[in-house]
Amino acid sequence: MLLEPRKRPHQQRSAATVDAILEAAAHILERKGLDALTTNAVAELAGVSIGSLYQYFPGKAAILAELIRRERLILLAGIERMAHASGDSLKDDVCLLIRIAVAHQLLRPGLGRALEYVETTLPLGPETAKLSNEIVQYVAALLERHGVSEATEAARDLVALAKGMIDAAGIAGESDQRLLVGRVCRAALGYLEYSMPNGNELT
Amino acid sequence: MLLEPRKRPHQQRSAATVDAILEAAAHILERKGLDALTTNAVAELAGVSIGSLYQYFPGKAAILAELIRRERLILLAGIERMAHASGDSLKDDVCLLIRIAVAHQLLRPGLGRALEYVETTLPLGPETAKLSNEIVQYVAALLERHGVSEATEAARDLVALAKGMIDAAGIAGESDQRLLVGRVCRAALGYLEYSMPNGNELT
DNA sequence: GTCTATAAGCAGATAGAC
DNA sequence: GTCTATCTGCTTATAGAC
Repeated sequence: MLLEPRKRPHQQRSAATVDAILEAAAHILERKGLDALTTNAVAELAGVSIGSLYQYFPGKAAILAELIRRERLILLAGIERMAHASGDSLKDDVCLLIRIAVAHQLLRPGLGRALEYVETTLPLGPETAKLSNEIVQYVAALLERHGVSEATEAARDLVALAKGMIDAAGIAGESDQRLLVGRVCRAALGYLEYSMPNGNELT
Repeated sequence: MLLEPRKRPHQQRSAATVDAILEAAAHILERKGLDALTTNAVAELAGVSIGSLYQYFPGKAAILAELIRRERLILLAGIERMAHASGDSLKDDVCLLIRIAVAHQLLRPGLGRALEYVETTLPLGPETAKLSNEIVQYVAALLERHGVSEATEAARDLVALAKGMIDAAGIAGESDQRLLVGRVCRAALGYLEYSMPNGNELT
């Protein structure tokens, strides 16, 4: 199975074509799900011929892999932009992260869920796996900075529970981000506080 | 799209055939994912001809729908069996629920995840939707009995966060149920406690 | 009731013209 | 670089024999 794009789009026109293909794939995934994601459908919606599509991607799997890569990069970029705003309150930092994650995932909830499932069945390249891990690592580093013990495990758990709650909200069609962020923060902070020795309050 | 089984298996032999088909489908979903789930593959693994398969199910979607229905019923049965053991400590009750959910989902983690995704793209019958809701309702009733406010919302959140954490554990290949249960309980109880007025400890 | 054989259609992928 | 045309193989689904 080929997962890499055939050519990295260094030229302007090519980049536009690749973008159109990926956007079309995302659009289909979002509204009709994995079943409907065929190379023909993608090419047609993208306004390019099937032949051109295969110029850039060796197959359907490669399109999905690149989509995953890009989504991860977007989220990671958001998180890293946050790094500068990182304060000295664990509570604020965690909630800021959650706000970013919620905003990201709720933009296109169906897309996120489909990609998450695909990710578990696709043998992803090491680069993409590293990308996903980087998010957890980032959270772990933040937790550690605030003196949370077992930071890596806690980071994995926080990411997982947030993902679960945000996905559920997406499925239910919740639109109020503020309420959702509040509830996810409650779960995350509750998790963190619950493990702490009594009297050791969050700052 | 036809979602209902063609005939409800009232006879013994028929029931065995239906079971074989569903078990084969589950097996394929678990190890190879949605893509590999074709009617031919299912029929072959089940040891019945493709013709027979279509005697019982009008299509692939119907097999998936029935699989979802059965999985839900199993989990619900586990939960209801628990009802009798329900004590007067919210903490114990919640953790018992989590123990049941973890045991259920970790039996066949890949199956659960695949079905969860399918569930969001398949136009399920009202009966199955009701089944999923019943689980949340059950948790909500339990929370309410213990005086938790906004019980329905809390139940939805707890189910969602548990699902997220358990799924992640399944993907990561975690095998120690006890550790996982502990962490999910921590998140759930943390969520519940975090909302309570200070000094109002869990019992 | 179950099987074999097969029809019909579609998906993935490529070759070759422009 | 992009398109059209096309091929191969697979999937769904049915018809009809036993």
